Amino acid sequence: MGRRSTHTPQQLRDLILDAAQSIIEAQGLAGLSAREIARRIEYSPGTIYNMFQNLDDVVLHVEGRVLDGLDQRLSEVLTSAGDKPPAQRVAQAYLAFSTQTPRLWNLLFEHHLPQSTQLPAWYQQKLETLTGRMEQAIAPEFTDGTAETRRDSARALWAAVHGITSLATADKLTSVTSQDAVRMIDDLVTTYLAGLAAPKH
Amino acid sequence: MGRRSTHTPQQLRDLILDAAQSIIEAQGLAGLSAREIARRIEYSPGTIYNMFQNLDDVVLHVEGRVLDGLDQRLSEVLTSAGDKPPAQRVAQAYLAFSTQTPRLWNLLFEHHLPQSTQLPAWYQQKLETLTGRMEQAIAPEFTDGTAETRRDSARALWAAVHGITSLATADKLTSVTSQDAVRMIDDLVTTYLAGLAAPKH
DNA sequence: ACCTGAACACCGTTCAAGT
DNA sequence: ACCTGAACACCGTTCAAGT
Repeated sequence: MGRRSTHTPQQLRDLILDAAQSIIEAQGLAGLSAREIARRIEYSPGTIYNMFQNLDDVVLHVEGRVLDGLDQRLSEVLTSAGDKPPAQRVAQAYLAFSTQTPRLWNLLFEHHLPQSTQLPAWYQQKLETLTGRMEQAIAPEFTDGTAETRRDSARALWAAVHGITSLATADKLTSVTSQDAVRMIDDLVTTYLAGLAAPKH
Repeated sequence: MGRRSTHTPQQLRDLILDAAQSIIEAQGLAGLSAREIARRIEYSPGTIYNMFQNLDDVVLHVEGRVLDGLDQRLSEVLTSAGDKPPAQRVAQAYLAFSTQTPRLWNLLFEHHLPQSTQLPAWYQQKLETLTGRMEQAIAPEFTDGTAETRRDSARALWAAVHGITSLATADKLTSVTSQDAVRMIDDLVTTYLAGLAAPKH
């Protein structure tokens, strides 16, 4: 057929990512295929390979959107007012994000690149921005210890919050409901902070 | 061709599961296919569908083996002597299992059944056995509160341990090494226990 | 009774050929 | 320059036909 000129390259990339994201939201990663994306945007499968390296590359870019969205939500929660401590607010926002878009959040952990292929630098950058935000929200709550000690504690705490979120979202542990998870995170953060403040630790 | 009689049905099932497990250990879930299993055991693809409902059913049975193996490891660690408290021992054993067989451990969380299909009862039973063991190992360390409160605390703590394990195993957060994870879990468990023991919480 | 393998409806990915 | 679509090498799954 030849050129269509109905879409700029950037529009076409966005069209592909929109379609991929919507398939994943509806059916999970297992439901995604390059041919299904092509059908939805009404281009041939080959076109996807003009815009992206391969299907993994498309998925990685959807993940990039998810990381950006999560980072934005966390930053909103941190700048807005609230009675609760920042560690609680950021932890609950992390859980809420995963509850609201479980398949997108899950994508970050269920998608694996083929062995020996590296994550692109832009992806690692987004990851660092996100984990840095979690740690910077939590670390100031700890008054004792060196900056490094406080960073370590912040990492441990947010990894722990991630664990509760992970089990709540995994369809294999339905015994943990999202309401349970809210309470569990509240307890965990409170108890952990109390433990740090306690003498002799 | 017709019958071979070289294997009993049970042997054939085990052969299929052995092959599936070894493919997953080497290449992850993405590397698994029914046809590759068939090639390895030198039967036709159709034979797999005589023994199992479909490929998801095969994977579920491999997961069953993983759950059994993990449960056994945890029970060994709990009955053997040790200076450290049971909560520490069981938490570190959980991490060690995931570090030693990352792809098998990961399988439990990356494999999803098609929407609206239920987990079989035998699988749910194994899950309950495992989570029950974690909770029963941890709960006795808490002296205060009702049995229910202690169960809740145990769940929160093991979910938190799971989170550190998850981030250490995920190839996307290489910043957390398994040595980091050992320390993080040690800190988390100690601090959480201190927090529970602290007044006013 | 047990196992096969052809058949069907899908994939990811490439690339010569069209406009 | 941009996009196609046929082609290749794979899949999961079924089931009539063979021994």
